[in-house]
Amino acid sequence: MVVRKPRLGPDDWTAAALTAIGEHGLAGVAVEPLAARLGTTKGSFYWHFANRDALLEAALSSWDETYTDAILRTVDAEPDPVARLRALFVAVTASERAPVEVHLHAAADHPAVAPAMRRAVARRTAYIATQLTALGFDPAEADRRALFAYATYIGHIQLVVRIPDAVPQGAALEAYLGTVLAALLGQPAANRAG
Amino acid sequence: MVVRKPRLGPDDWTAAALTAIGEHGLAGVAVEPLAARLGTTKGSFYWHFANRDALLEAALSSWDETYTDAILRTVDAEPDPVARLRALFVAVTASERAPVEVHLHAAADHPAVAPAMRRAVARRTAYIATQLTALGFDPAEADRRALFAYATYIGHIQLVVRIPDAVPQGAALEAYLGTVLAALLGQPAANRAG
DNA sequence: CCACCTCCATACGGAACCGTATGGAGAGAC
DNA sequence: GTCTCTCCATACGGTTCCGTATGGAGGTGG
Repeated sequence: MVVRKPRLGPDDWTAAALTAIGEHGLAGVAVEPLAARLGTTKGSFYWHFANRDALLEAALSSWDETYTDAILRTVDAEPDPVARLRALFVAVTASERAPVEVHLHAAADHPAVAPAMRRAVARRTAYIATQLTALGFDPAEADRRALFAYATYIGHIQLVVRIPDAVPQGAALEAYLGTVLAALLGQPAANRAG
Repeated sequence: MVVRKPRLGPDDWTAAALTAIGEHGLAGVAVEPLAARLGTTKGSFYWHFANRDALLEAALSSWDETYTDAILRTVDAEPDPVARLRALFVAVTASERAPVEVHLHAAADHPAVAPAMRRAVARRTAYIATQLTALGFDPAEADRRALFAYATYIGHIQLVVRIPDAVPQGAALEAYLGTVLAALLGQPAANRAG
């Protein structure tokens, strides 16, 4: 049994860093533990990166592309605004994106993370607002509801990651998302007696 | 000028710990920095507490009372369900509670914090659901909308703390909360052309 | 006034990291 | 084969924190 020792490039470290963020948050981006997991030593890391912050920057840049650009490109292929919003909801809730998103938001006080978060919020809410405007909401109301939707999204993934027991699953989750989407679109409530 | 050296009790450490959580999260609850801030040394701390975790437990217990019990007691004095929900919204958004809430949620993977978070979510969503049921929603829909409201709350304070630029202020914030509350109550949207 | 009890200061050892220095090991150029 | 450049291993010093040990200051009861 030969122990392979493939040489590593910066991308290997960046990917490992993103994985670590999903598992242990920013604190997981620690050089020595990452080296151990990659089966190498700090010597390798400090060859490819100046320091820990440089690795963080690289990981955040990769996050930008994967977690915002790619999703919005995919969703935008849907035919109409409601379909796009629904696809967006499904894409961002029913996935393993949540841990990375949650941990990064939780680290937005870090000077390297804050700008990435601001970029993401701006781009995402702008996209939602565009869809709502296309649906007939006036611009100010569209902005409000876009922020509303985004806050709900943030809270949702937060609960999914931190307190999974609080979030329904399966059919109940479907019903829940139905209620949420209808409310965001300004449709009146159905299941109400009084 | 006499430098007073008042002797400290456990409560002083607990209060300092909660303050530190609001400022730097769980990582802020570190014995030596807290000692420095209190103008004393670790010797004092390890007299009053067995270890760092014991301090955390004490701080969380204090949090339970201040950040859930007290608020719900106050709000429940309002005359009707809508007034109670509105008062709840105002109470939890327009305050300096946010940092502690956000940082604690961000630390819900810690074994001592997780139960406290579960307790808080359960109690708070149950209270909201009770109000919604009183307004005529059937129980399942009330639960869905209670979770919806709570997710929105979590996301909101998260944004307020992490990315304040994304949240409107003043009159715009009022309008925003109006939209949110109306949507949660299942009222149809007004500012819509199509 | 002295013995005791509560509280705190100081010093120490240990763990987990970051970052630096330095000496190679391996592979391609020629 | 040997030179060189890329990449990695090892060892070291520095920082920040946890937890322990121990002695002593200062008020309090007898």
